[in-house]
Amino acid sequence: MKQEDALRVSFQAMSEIAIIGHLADTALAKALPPELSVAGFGVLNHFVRLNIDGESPARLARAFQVTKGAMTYTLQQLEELGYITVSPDPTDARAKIVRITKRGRKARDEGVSRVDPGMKALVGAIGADEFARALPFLIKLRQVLDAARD
Amino acid sequence: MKQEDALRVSFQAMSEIAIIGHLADTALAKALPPELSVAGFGVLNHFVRLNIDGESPARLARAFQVTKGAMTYTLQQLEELGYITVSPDPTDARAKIVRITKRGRKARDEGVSRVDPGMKALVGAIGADEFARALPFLIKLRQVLDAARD
DNA sequence: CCACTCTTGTTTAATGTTAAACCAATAGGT
DNA sequence: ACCTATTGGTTTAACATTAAACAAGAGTGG
Repeated sequence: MKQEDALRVSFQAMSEIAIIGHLADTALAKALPPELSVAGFGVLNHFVRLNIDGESPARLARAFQVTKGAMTYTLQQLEELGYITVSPDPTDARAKIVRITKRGRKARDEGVSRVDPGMKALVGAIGADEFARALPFLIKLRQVLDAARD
Repeated sequence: MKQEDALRVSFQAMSEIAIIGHLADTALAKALPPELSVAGFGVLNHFVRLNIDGESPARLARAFQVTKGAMTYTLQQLEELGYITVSPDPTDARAKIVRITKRGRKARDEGVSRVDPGMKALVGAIGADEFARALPFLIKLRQVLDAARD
């Protein structure tokens, strides 16, 4: 493959990925109850999937690749909804510890159950093997981009 | 593959795609000159790549999967910068025709030249063949999501 | 111990997006 | 010809995000 073509194809692939990300985000936002943002759902899901019971806002911000300010905003919403608690970190007076509540777990499960049908339809239309085959490429791509970001 | 695994793998793939889209967007925004937004660059690029000389705002909005309001905003920026012209459509009094200007072409070329090094580095790190192999999957995925969106 | 430097979290203003309401014009059916 | 529905574009308010400045605490090398 000529370099020109390589660039063109790669550029198109990146464009498709950007569009897919956009469409998936929109679909997810529509599937979730209106009071729960995509970012908020992501945080709740993070706690459940990784079975974490306490995490600092700073670590969450890094995990989700958003600024600390954005995480402050998201956590304030979640706390108002009673889905998380935020308490001071006894070992570091600057820091806080975020924990998911029972209600937060319930909201997360409810969110998952709302997203599930769409996800199943998607897997049905595309084929699970296709997703599985693409996954290593996607992981590698994400890692390279992540490492390149200064 | 059990359905449970299929869902998990597919969900992870979608997550990776969302993150990649986010990282690519951020990197692109940083590479472009500050007065040119990612959305604005996308519009300029659209005209050049597809060799179009006139397109309505509504068609552009659909092509980029954004609302008409968002496209109005982007086009206003581009017009202020002198990168496009917007004129009434003689065949439809509701519509307008957007055209790229010489300065717009120059700004687009400048943008491409700023993005190119990063893109080349990415293709170098991942391999053009990997992008090419993933592209059909990505296109299909985008099409399915696009069709599913009501 | 002390002066830097780094880290944590919040706040503010600005940006770019959506959803919804709106107006004007077109298209289609009867 | 006329309703009616659809399409094109703008405007507004609300939202989620960034960047930048800030304050307070922690870590570190003299």
